[in-house]
Amino acid sequence: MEILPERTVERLSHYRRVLSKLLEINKEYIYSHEIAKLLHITPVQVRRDLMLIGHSGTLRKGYRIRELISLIGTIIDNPEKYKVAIVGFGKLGHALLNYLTENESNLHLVALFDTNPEKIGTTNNNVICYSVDRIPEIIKRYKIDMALLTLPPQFAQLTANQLVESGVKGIINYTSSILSIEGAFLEQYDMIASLEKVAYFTKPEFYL
Amino acid sequence: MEILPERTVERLSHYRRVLSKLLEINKEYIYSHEIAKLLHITPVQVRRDLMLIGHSGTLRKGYRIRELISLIGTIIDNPEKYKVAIVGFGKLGHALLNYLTENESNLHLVALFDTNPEKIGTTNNNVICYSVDRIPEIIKRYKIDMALLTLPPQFAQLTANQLVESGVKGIINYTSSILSIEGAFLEQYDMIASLEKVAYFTKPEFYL
DNA sequence: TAGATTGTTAATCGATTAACAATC
DNA sequence: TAGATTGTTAATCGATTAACAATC
Repeated sequence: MEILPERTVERLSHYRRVLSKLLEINKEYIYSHEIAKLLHITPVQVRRDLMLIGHSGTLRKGYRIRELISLIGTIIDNPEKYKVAIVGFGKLGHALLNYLTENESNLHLVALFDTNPEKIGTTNNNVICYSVDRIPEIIKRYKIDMALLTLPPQFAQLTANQLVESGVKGIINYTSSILSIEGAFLEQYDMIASLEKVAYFTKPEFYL
Repeated sequence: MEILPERTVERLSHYRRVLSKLLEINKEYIYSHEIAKLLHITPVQVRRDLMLIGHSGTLRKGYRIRELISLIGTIIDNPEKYKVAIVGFGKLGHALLNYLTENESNLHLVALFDTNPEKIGTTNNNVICYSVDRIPEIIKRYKIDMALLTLPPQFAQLTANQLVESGVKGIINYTSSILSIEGAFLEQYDMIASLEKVAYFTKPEFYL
């Protein structure tokens, strides 16, 4: 299959989540405009996304929910679960831990890392917190695929380099430090920029 | 001034942050390619962004850092500080509180809201945590502009409605619930979708 | 049948990048 | 002067939306 647009992948994740809820209440088929309404997007966009992943609906009946969920799974999931580590077990790291353990997903949280001796060695939601010194060892031993960076920004680049050298293939950088990465997919999420952006568009002169 | 593209606004936030650091070490002028290198973007993009905000550099000398920082401020900041509330004082809410108090910015955190009686009435980094029952009252009293939603997803839509009715003009929704908002700027940040997206692009068949 | 719906191509929109003129 | 840099327009790219054919 061709590589999908980033936005389509994000929406597939959304589709799966809302469809799973509908399956629980025994809905079997759904129209593109129903999905669109749930996500506040257009029906065309839904149909186009489904076209891209090669899913066919039934005219006048819509899409079979169970089938669609399982197709999305074969496309965005790995045959094996992705193994994930959280580097920096502060408040944000803890929030991510909760997200990952509360939400059923194809991601398997395998390790936490921190520098604080009081945290190192503890078990949190069944996941052990290791010293950051052991990053290369643990990443290689458990073949960890993805890392979430929630550590102080000044250590972000160095740690990212270590992670990639040890075999990590995807990184989400939640620190305010801007990283340069070779050989892995990088997603930056900058909370401050996001806050300042919303503040800008909140200005009174932009009200419609 | 014309309304700026979203991406430009985000980058302006980045420019300001890195330039402020350079000012501290007494750098006076900077070239577009230097800024570009720091942010891993192209020099053209930098120049175009600066063109959009009407900033002029000096040929062969570059841009005056102090001037540029202050111009960015007049564009993305408000004359008065934006007043911000965090709704849902869990781990993520706490992480955001730390971000906002550690980073000097034009955002002024005014209130926290939660349902937990043990949290209500406490003061955290000088900010009081109120009961969510008091949202309309407190939002109006302090004229809060922006709200960050970090509460359980099932309450997100209802709370967002209350916030907008009480005068909030910008919302960042960190819950996995997809919201529909009228009369305010809305930014969704869906951690699960973000994780699943990175997982998808982490797949071995996409390595270059 | 008429109306509703899927599936797909073409047009549009927003953002980035290429090209290049101006000039110190 | 030649080379480096800014500033700006035009071209390109990626994503969304419009238009519409197919068909139940």
